[in-house]
Amino acid sequence: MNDFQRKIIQWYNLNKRDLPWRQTLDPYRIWVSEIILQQTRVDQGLAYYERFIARFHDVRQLAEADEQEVLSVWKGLGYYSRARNMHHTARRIVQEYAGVFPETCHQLLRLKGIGKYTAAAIASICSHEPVPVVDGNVVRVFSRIFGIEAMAGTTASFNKVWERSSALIDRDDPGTYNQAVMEFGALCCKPANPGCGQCIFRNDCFAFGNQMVDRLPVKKKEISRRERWFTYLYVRVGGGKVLMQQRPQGDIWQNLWELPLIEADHLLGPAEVSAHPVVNQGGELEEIIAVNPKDYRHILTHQIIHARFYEISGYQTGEAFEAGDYRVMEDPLVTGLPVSRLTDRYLHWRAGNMQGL
DNA sequence: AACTCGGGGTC
DNA sequence: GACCCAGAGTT
Repeated sequence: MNDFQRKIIQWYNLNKRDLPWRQTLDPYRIWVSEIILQQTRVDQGLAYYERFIARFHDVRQLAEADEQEVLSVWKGLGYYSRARNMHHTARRIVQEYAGVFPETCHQLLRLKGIGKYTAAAIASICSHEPVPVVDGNVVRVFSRIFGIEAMAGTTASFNKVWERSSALIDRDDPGTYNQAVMEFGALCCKPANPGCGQCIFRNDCFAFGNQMVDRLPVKKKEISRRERWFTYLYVRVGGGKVLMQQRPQGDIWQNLWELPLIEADHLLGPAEVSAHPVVNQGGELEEIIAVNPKDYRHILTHQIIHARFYEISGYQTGEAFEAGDYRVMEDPLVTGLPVSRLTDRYLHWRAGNMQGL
């Protein structure tokens, strides 16, 4: 056993957090946890993991559910393709693998939603395959300790970190080794204000020795964000129902539901909304009865969404909309329909402020 | 290799 | 406001 793995595993045994997916070696549960934790902090994913496992106990239950149910459990977590891919892969595992997860990293890699990181994580934890994981934590820890200066996120960086970790991995317990490096990155070797003072590698760390801790790993330039303007219409149809539509393919929030949307290069004023076809489609001009007082500013990785919500009074001929893209449905708050965080925020605000209307 | 896909915690 | 999180799929 080399010095690095001995020290990091000892540190891990003393400092690791008590997390539910560390109580099992069930590939299904490890898989669920790894997908949830993609680009997601442990604190944020924890409740979702508990809910997901409670609702879908095993891969067969997940395979038997419809996608809408899976998306509903995922609602608010973001990167919804993870949920769609999991559902797809669950069905494939049941049909092609008789419900038994593949064991090797190579086989796992062929499943939708499972990339290099997740394949290595599942294989090393569940099957003791000695393959290193390379995630944001591992890149940071290795870049600092060993002075890897390749820009984070590039294949050069990935390959150098992978080679280093591959040479140091504990071949008897690769799963614990991998989790130890990640946990160390999450708790000690943090992006900002790392705990170098009490770090077990402070005498060996390249970055610490060269005062480069704040410059490693080398970060890539900030991405630009596209601005978009969404004017949403809460159209009350009658009987407590409202018009809804499903998000299109190839855009954000694919397959989630939302209110009728007018996207333009600005947020629409009341006059523009009144003149809009959606508002007049019932045959006569309907009345705008409310607008949320403050426009929303919803920030995604590559987009800034400006949003405004109008509430429009009762059509009695909602059936007219069934022919188009719109559907007459119960308020999504009641039905648990999968909606974006933006829509969810508005609906909750409305429920708390519009009781009299 | 570059882009896109969410949402939120942290500094 | 910038950064970045137990990344993956598409182009």
